[in-house]
Amino acid sequence: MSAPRTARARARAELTVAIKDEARRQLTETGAHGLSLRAVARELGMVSSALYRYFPSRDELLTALIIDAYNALGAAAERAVAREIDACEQWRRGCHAVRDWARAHPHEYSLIYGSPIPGYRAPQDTIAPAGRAPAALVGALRTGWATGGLRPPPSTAHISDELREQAAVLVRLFAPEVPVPIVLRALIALTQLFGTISFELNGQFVGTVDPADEFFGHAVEEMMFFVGLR
Amino acid sequence: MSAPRTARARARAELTVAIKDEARRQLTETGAHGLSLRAVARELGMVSSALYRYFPSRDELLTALIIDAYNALGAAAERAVAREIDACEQWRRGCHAVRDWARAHPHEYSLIYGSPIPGYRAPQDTIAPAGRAPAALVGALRTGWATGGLRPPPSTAHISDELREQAAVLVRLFAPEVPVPIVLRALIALTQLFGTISFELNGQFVGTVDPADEFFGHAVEEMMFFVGLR
DNA sequence: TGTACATCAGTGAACGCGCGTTCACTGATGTAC
DNA sequence: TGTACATCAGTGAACGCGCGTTCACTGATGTAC
Repeated sequence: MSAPRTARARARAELTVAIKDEARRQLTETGAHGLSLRAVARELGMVSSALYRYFPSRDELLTALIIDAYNALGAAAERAVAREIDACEQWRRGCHAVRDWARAHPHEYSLIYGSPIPGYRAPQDTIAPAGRAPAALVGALRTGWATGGLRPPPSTAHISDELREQAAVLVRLFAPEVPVPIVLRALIALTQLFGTISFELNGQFVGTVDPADEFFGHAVEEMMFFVGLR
Repeated sequence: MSAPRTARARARAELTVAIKDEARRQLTETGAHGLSLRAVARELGMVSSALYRYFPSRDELLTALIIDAYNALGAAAERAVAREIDACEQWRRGCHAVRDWARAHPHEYSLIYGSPIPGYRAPQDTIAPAGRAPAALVGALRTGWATGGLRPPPSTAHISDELREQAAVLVRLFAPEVPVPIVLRALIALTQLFGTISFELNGQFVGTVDPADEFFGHAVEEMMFFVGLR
């Protein structure tokens, strides 16, 4: 992201952003599958073939949008967590930040957490950005463990050797000090978090807990308790 | 579903099924958005316009597939629950049945729980079938409450008036005897269940708890505890 | 500072494709007398 | 039981559409001497 040296480089950087912005705008109308290079070009007053100077194919444009979305969500979560010192407050604000971002950018959210786009294969570059939001929340666990605000659950279902190994890898990467059972509960809480948000955005709550604000807040509190925060 | 009286009616019923079967088959290749009437007709050796004798539009075909999927998933869950008498066992087998069905029919699963199809608006007829699987699991709660196998959680996060009202509607419909806090915890467990399955099918676990069998089983046990079963 | 050349953004036409839906039609199946 | 008519499944051509990608090109911007 160094400053472009020439006018040409500056124009290129600006147009790259403009293309992604317009593509994002169109996601809200057509969904990921319907994203069309021609439509993006049309809207920008260019000829469709000109886009190929910026993205070698439609898939590469999609990849760029996906990476941007993961990063934007990750940054939102990180900001929310960084703003607090108390572990509970970090987790709580982090969860709400994820939901807020998802509601503000529903189509970008479903780009990354919705059903896979047929024929599209996510490249390796998406992996690191994809980990940011979960890592930010797990950061709250570390805070809690360090400050004593995180208590291990009184009892836990049996953990098989295979699961223990899988969890150990995660622990090593994201929360070296925290015991495996807690990290597993956090992973359960994370799937609950993303599950609720997906249900809400996909309209699965219509007729039940819709609007979902109260339910979401309640679920966060209950799962915090479940994880051992507080 | 009464027996068709004439050869023509029989042929019609059979072809309707054949069209849906072929459409389902194609879902696995193209996803919901890519489902094409022309391709379905082609594969069945018909001309594309002939399909309009069976489904007035592409959307109606999609709706039929969605309803079938909800019903198949619901039936699988109901069967699993009905096979057991113990409430814990009912819940456990029910959860596993939902996952098993999802893994056996991933594209039908993402048809009903994936991102909404742009431009498609689900009609009212999908609502009742959509409730079957959740209702089957909630049935386990009722069993537990009736037999004493379900204990209210020792403490629960605060429940706002609005949330209590929303939950009360659900309670009235699905589990009239069970206290609101437990039903809310069950709803949290359900979002966790579907969240995990979606993560698994969408490849979100790759690099963490993949394969997800052990994690899934563990999450079910932990959430059973959370709900108060056992 | 001025010039010659290389780089690169954007054009416009074209290729080849598939889609949903409509419509007038043929011919087989079903129904009523 | 046989016949006349109505119903309906399936045909084939057509309409009008949008898509991703390639390619030879023009003309502006940048670079090296």
